[in-house]
Amino acid sequence: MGRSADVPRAADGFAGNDAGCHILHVDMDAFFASVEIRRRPELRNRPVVVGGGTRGVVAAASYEARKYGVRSAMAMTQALRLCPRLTVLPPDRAAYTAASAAVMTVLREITPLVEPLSLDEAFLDVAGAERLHGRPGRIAERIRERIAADLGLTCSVGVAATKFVAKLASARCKPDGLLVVPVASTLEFLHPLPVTVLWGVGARTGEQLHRLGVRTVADLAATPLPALRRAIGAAVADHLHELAHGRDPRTVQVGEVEKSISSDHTLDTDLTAEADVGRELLRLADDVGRRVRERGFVARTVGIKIRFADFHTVTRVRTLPGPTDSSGAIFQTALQLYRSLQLDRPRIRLVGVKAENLHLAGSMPEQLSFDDLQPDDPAPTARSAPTARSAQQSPVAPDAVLDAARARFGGGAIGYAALLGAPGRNDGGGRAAAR
DNA sequence: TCTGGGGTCCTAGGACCC
DNA sequence: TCTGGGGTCCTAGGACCC
Repeated sequence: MGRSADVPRAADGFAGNDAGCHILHVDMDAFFASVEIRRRPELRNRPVVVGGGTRGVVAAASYEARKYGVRSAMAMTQALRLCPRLTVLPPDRAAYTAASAAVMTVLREITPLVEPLSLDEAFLDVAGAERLHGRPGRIAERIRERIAADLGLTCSVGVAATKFVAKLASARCKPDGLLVVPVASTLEFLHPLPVTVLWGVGARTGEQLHRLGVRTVADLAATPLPALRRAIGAAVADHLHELAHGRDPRTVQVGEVEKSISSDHTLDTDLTAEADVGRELLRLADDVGRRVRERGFVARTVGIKIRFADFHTVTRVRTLPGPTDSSGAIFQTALQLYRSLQLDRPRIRLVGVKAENLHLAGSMPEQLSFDDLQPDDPAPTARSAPTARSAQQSPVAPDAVLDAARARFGGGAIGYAALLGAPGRNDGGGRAAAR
């Protein structure tokens, strides 16, 4: 879903020798939008974006929409100004997850060495697949044909000797393209490109490099490492310097495990009351806990994220005495972290909950439950006393019960009665209970 | 223009232990 | 008088990616 500029296409020269180019980067074209259009054929050839909400941004834009200047991550209000007849569709994550799984299945029929980077892109190492499936360029063509014929979706494939060159190549043949960068042409391909296309150069680093007079990858390759390290930090400098010389030792990694699971939400209108924030924290903690359990994890660390109306953002994390997969324990910790901020009439735009320090459930000794955290609640003030008591009287339902009910009735079936009484009671209990 | 939601990785400072 | 150094864990913030 990247930006694509005018690019050398496969036909323009880099199509030749694919010997040694065993890394493929497969990148779906306008993925979320394409999945939507696939099931709504009447939207074909019309400007379509996925995204939304009153404060939303564009998550994916069809190529028709891009003709109007609409791009990913653009504010929806701006997208609509650029293209008033834009069709805006709400995201359907389940549909994209299913489509992604189908794509990954096609890729794994070529080789088990598939590393998904996100729902819509993956690296393949086809070194061992050539005997069975032919040369890398041929394999790339085959993948594109299969995904088009079987799934009704288009993708772009970059073929190179290293991961980052393959990724650059796929970005530069979009949409619906194929680009092989022969080993001997790697620097010829790389050096004229602007540094900002390198994986790891964003707005900040791009600006710092610009100040050093570094515009192209060739400039970067020619910059002495010490100066680079001073400007952008040692780790990033070393990494980028290697890339600029075409060197990237990273191999395709199979079976990467998640390191954190989070859920956050930008509210339609800013929140002020602790009751409202508490309700949001519960909803998010419940979602995070469910996903932690689904994947068979326990978490040792729980964090929150609060973004204020002025976009200033704070995070707080706490490492628990023991691991947990309990939504209740996650909620309780999140609420304590929120209270520790001691905010005075805040205007809160976004609330987030995160579980990190994840381990497989069987591998950790002893787990904390919701109840273990109760006595810990610092909540020393008079106003929070009823909170703790009511939480004990009507604790959050056992997670297994919630999960089973959800599986049976769907996600919305179980309400959040348990959470209330909690923060809401003190300032406007009527409103708090109304949902 | 007014800025989503899912992640990963790095830095830097402090606590604590040996 | 003050003075160590390394290792690990924890926390907060920020850059970056899709």
